[in-house]
Amino acid sequence: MGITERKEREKAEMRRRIVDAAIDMFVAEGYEKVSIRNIADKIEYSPATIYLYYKDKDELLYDVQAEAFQRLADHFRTHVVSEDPLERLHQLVMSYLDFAREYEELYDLMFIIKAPMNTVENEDKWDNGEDAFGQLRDTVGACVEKGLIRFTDHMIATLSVWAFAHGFISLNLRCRINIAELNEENIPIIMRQSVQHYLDTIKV
Amino acid sequence: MGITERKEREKAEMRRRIVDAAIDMFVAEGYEKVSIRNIADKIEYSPATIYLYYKDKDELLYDVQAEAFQRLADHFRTHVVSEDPLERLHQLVMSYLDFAREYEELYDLMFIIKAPMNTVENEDKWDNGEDAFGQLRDTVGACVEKGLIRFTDHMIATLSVWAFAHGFISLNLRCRINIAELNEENIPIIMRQSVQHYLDTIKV
DNA sequence: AAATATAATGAACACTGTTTATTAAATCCA
DNA sequence: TGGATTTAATAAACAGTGTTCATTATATTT
Repeated sequence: MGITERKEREKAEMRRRIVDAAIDMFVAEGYEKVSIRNIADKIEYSPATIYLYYKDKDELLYDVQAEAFQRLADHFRTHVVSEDPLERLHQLVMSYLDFAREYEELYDLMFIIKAPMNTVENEDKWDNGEDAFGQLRDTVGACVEKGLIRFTDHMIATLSVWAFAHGFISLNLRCRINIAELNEENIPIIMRQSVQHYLDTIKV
Repeated sequence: MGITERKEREKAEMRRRIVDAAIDMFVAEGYEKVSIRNIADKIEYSPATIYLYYKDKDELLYDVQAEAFQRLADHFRTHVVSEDPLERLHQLVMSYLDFAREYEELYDLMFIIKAPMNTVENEDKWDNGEDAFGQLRDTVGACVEKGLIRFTDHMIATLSVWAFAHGFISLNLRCRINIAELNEENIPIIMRQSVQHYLDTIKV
């Protein structure tokens, strides 16, 4: 009975088509401009059809987010290559900044906007970020373990590094850093200097 | 000719009424649930009337934001009272965390959501945050000046402290810190510990 | 080939921000 | 004071949103 298998495959293909269209539009035009109708237009189906494959927009965004987190994890795997833990940490944080700058709209979806993370309530809730976060945790963990940075608690160390980078990125993405009377060209420089300074400061 | 003056006063009063209604609804129900129609309902006017006093929703949100920033500045003035620069810095950062927790939706409007800061393009663009930011800058500045923290550049120091706190707050507000397999009760504790650790780390 | 199950859709609902033509009220001027 | 004029408020509409549902078209099964 290969029909049910084929149907399942077709269903998966359709979901892929929807997610691909959605993520393309996100990267190109940003969260605000992506509507169900736009996506439906792009894949040449009626808006109602999307609701045969996703129960609502949040469920779709959840898949888009999963894809985005996978790309971040891949980004890390490509750029975090050193054997030295401190060097690895440096590469990881800097490639995090790079990712945020290259894919602003994905970063937005992953870490800033409200939907869908706080609405989706299934058991494997955080599988999305697990991979990328795991790499951060392992890298920071190695530094703590070997006494290379001024932390004793793994979680505090990991969250601190993440929060520091995210704080700069999100204040910048939302144009709040400008409150400090900085012009736009200076911001990336100041950001890198600040992150560099932070990494220097936490070194033993 | 007191009529034009009275008219101006009435216009200002109407704007106040609109902003007050809006900010009340923000605090109570959050950004998502506040629509022009809701505000109009609350002040018992037609939606179209609001457009006689604000050219669009962004312009209204800008005023709401200004009010929110003023409240943060007042919050600082109340809680940042020590003469010792390091103690002041501690009080400021901790009261920032408090403010974010007590007025989540205001914090959202001020630092996280997209509108209206990146759309409003008038000259006195950042007057909104100037007061609160000024207090942060002065406090951090005093610490740098007296060689109490491991920074030489004032701006880097100020932005670093801010970004660190904001990073934790916003990751928490958007439920991203949960990626680290933490349950909700632990997060405020971990946040305070991390911030405390950070302030300890930057001390000379 | 007819009956049944599945897939896709057009049209509608309730909402959003915003604009415009119309009505009501206040002010001005003779 | 009474009529003309300016100002204020609104109802209704437009184009957009997410979402649902009855209806139609297409596969699959018998």
